[in-house]
Amino acid sequence: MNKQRDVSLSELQIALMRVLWRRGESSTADVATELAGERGLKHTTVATVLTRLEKRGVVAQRREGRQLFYRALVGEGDVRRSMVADLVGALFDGDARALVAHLVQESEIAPGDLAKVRRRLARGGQNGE
Amino acid sequence: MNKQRDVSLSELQIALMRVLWRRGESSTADVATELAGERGLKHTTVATVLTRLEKRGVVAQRREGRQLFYRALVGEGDVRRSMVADLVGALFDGDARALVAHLVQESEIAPGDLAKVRRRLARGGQNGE
DNA sequence: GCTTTTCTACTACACATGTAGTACGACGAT
DNA sequence: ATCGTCGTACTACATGTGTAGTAGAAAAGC
Repeated sequence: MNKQRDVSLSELQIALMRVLWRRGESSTADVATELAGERGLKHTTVATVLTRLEKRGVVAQRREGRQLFYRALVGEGDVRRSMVADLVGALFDGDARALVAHLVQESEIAPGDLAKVRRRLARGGQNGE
Repeated sequence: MNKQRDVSLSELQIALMRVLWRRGESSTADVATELAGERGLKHTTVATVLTRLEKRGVVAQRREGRQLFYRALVGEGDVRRSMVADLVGALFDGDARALVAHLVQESEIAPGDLAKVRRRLARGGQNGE
């Protein structure tokens, strides 16, 4: 496996990673362009964050001419696992069921969705709508 | 209601809050003592964190003699709501069902638990809005 | 070739957090 | 009264993060 312990990322970092997860290896400019729309980020900002992620070993960089291309070294699943576990540990006493109960109670999901999710997964359904 | 915006807390801050949620108003020493066991925190550290939480309006302090007593101003539910929403927003595209699917896939909960949770909630069922 | 645009590398800076140490005043013990 | 103790207020300092500006090299445009 390639589990590097605890991959907790900030919202912004996740946003950058999402671009990499979606488009695969991308240049700083690519990422910056994608995010320019939703967030008004200057592209030096994107470059900085990317550099830091590289330093942390979350992404790998490859140089091509004067440009840098980045590639995610951790999958979205890794981050989800890690962060969800942290949250459940800190706020739900490590009991994931309590989290589900919370979601239903807070109307984040309808009770019927639980059955739906279950059926979908039972059918070997992985992810990807 | 008393919904104050985003109440995102760090793991440590949550640990302190848990003490307040559990014991109600407590002195710095009380909180420090409770946490001394699990974490080796000096009690000035606890005092500092508590002060910062107060500054942020997450807890209220009351002075009694030279001692300070703290009381949580946000409930555990508020923090859960806020933080779960953040997580779902950042990592699951705002789709709570995806989070549930993740939990099941990662074996954080058994498929059968979904039904259990649902039944349990259906019974004592209360539902906001 | 000379100018303009692009990129990356550095530097900067404010704010949050984890983690204390220290100073000082109030308290309790003797 | 005195002295050690407790508790708070302040200060400190490293690290991570959000957000960029600037300098300097390289590539593209004319």
